[in-house]
Amino acid sequence: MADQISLTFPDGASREYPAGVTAGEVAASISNSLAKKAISARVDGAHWDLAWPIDRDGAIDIKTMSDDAEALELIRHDAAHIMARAVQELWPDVKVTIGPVIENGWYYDFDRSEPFTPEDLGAIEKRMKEIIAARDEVRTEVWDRARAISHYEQNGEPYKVELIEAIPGDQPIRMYWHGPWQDLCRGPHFQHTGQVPADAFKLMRVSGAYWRGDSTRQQLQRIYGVAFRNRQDLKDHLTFLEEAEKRDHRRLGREMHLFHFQEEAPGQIFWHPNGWKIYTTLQDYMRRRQTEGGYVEVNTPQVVDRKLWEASGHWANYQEHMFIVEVEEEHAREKRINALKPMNCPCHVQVFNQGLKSYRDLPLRMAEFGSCNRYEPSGALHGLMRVRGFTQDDAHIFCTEEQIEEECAKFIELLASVYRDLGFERFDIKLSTRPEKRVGSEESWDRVEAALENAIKQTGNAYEIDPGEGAFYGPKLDFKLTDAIGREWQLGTFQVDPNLPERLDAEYIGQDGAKHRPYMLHRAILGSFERFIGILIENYAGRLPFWLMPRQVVVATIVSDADDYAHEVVARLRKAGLRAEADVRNEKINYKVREHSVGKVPVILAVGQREVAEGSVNLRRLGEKQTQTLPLDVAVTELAAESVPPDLCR
RNA sequence: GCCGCAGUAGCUCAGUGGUAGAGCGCACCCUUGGUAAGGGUGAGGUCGGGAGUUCAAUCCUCCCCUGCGGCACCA
Repeated sequence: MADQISLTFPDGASREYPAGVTAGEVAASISNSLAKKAISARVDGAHWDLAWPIDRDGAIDIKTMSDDAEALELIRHDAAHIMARAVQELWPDVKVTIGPVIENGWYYDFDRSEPFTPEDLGAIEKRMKEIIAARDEVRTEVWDRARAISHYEQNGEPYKVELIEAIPGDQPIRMYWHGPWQDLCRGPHFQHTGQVPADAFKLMRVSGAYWRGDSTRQQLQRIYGVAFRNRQDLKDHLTFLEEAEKRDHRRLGREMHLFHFQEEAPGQIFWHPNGWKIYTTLQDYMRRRQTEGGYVEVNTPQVVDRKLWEASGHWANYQEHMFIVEVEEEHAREKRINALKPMNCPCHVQVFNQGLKSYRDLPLRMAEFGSCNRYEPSGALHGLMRVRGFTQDDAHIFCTEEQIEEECAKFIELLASVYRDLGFERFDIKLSTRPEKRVGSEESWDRVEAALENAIKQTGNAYEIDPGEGAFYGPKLDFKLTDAIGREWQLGTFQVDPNLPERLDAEYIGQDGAKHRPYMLHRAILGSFERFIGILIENYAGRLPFWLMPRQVVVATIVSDADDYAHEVVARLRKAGLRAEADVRNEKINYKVREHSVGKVPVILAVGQREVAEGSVNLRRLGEKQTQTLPLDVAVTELAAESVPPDLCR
């Protein structure tokens, strides 16, 4: 090792230092003020503790509290350690495990026989604030592996022993102290506990979590916290959470009378008239788009004999997720075991298999709004987002290997256009390639993966590759979209499958007169109508695009003398294809406006004596204070034009 | 499925070992009011289900169901 090293600063200047100089010493060599402000450094891009020595030439960039990424990383990471220390000081028998930084905060997993209560969280928070106020020094040492293991064995911390054993041999075992409290940690950290803002963190919740994410292992207790640089950022975050809660589709679904759930059918939706209107409008739209895209629509059975599921492989691999249906023995005239279909693909192959298919029939794009039932684990159920009964906008394209690329490109174009129509401009594509356990030749994987990749390039979309994440039989694309508040949802999918046609013996007669196996492309754009509607509701906070709104117009009377006219207006609107209702209740216009505004009705037409007399309506749009009086004919024409679905006004 | 928490009127929630209350909503009456809550009266509950403790359970205990927050799952 050289005695002197050369460090380059962000401005391009470089200076010589003795090898082993710490990042903190480098900061001090520049200026007193930088030494005071410094919290960490980037050394050749790696986040570097001020206390760590540098023994090679490289680029160094000293970081301060005004550097977002580094400051938040340290705040959250140190908060995690301070919390773990607080917990062990309050309950010395608790065993510590891991505590990483996550989005907006951190968590730390503990092994403790008693559950943490909300009061415990308060006590922990209080203790954390004391630790922060104490401004205890943070220091670090690199330990010998054997010493670290024996240390934790003696201290009764088996999880730490396991962690150390999992650290690759070429990596140092680093210990950190926050005051008297010690933890295994790769760092970096602050210089003292007082650098964590005491008024900008909050313990959020406690929940269960498995050690190492493995459901066969010990269940631990996880405490989640959020932390920011200052009190205002924390407040903003908490406000954001409240806002997100206001657009929770379960809440809006109730408020807008869209659907409900009840005990007798967990994970299954009771759609109300308003919600079902959204559903059918969306379905009509998808049907038009797919017909336009050259799909044919089919419909296949819900209840299917286990023989088909055995043939498809679902009975062996998916049975725990299937609803098994048997007829009571005393009524049954035949001995059969059926299952509700969890997927449509095997049924679609049955349709394909009827009659001899020619290569001229390919590609055959077979769509179904297929109702599926899956016995999802109880803990997975979540409003419309995760249900046990749902309908996919499913389709299977039967084609030759040569046709995959074009079909894939066409699919991406269709999907992008649908997402745009529904108000989502941005989506990301992930290409999952061959996994370790797979079937099929390397050559065919090469060709099919290339086909998907070329198809994406053709469409000009960006994508990323997720190596090894494909299905055992073929690669796939996943499409994720980002909603109005930045959350990501995985919706669309495109999977290449030579396996199921093989299992279910699908074939076509090729140009050569011989039988061939088609490929089957599984694809969906929305995923399921249920989930997609949930996402739409949250994305728009209930204010869906006009053409999707279940109640588009309410005609509200100001005086009861206008009741007849209101009904006439509603009739005119309905005739023009609009979804309109009259509100002739004995209430003041203020009351009606408020109620329908809260109910997110996009347009309120107020009618009173004046409107009756002149055959007009007074139009008010949701969220606007201004109203506008215009002739009934004009209003009807205008609103009718607005309610045309996007694909029909191109 | 696992850990924790919860379940009282349609909704949001208060409450007590002696079979229940508010606000909103709903019904009826008065009011005919011009753009985000006019007034009055009234109806409405096996306090999630089952067992146990008790003279007595909505309240305490146990089991189950459902929901919520995570975890695991989403071939």
